[in-house]
Amino acid sequence: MKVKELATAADVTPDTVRFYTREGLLRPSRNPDNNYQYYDAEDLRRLRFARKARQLGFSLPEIRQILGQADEHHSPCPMVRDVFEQRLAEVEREIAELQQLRTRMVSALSAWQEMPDGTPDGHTICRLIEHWDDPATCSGKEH
Amino acid sequence: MKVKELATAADVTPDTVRFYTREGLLRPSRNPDNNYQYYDAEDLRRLRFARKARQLGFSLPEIRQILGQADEHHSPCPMVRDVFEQRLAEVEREIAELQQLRTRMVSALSAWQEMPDGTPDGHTICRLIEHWDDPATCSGKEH
DNA sequence: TAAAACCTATGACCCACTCACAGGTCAAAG
DNA sequence: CTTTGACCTGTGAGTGGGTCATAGGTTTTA
Repeated sequence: MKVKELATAADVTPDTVRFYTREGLLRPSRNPDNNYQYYDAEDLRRLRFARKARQLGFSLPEIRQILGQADEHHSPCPMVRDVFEQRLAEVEREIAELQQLRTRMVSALSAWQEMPDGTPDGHTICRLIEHWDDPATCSGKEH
Repeated sequence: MKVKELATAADVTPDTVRFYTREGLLRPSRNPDNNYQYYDAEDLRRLRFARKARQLGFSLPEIRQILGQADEHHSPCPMVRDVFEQRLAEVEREIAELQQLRTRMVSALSAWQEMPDGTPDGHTICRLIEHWDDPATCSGKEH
């Protein structure tokens, strides 16, 4: 298979196939005549695997590591379980953060309903933002 | 004020001050003797404004635009209200996406409890991932 | 006078692609 | 046989919002 055929088979763009190849996730053979890359069924398996793993939240370095384990005939499953639980915790943290942001935004919006627009006077830029009290000022940094 | 003084006053790192200066959000004067940058109370106001706006979800280009409006003595408030509502919608979309991901992850985890680890055999890499059915395959792309 | 703490500019790095550019190759149609 | 169009190649830049490193120059403190 050439690049576009593989891309179509895995429902990604040819750019993604080339990118994954550069990143070492796929190992096509080369035709010395025209320097084209040719992929086989194993590459398709790897690509599909990589896409599923991405949807589950794995990063490319993690996927590369998983594939590397499999290449050496070690079961990657324990690592998969491990990394996955960390990722889940991270996702839950991100959700909590965004919900906090959303709360801040909604409360700002409702406070703004009663505030008139002002013209910058050298002391204020936009009261809407400057006179907004951050409810999370005391919370720690994250990520 | 020099870089670090301003940074301390606004509770950011000196790197951030320098970065915002490069980005044109702050306009310090220069001492021609040593090429140091000196900031005034107006810069501190701008920096604090920028940080509050960032916490509310505004991007740096948006903040630059708001500051630019204020510099020309136009009220940036209508723009602020406008951009803000779009950002809120975006945040809500991101939350929904992450919650969908979380749902996928949780269901995968519970399905995995009954699955044994396997060794790669040339046909599978990791059953956990390969035998997982994506519940969102039919939904459209986003962002 | 020497060390510590500050300042400068520039560029790489993070993430996972995506897009653009310039040029080479190949199939089918005229 | 030639043209057209679809494909292929590698490289490099762009996304966002900083952060960190490098290699130097300056100022303050002991």
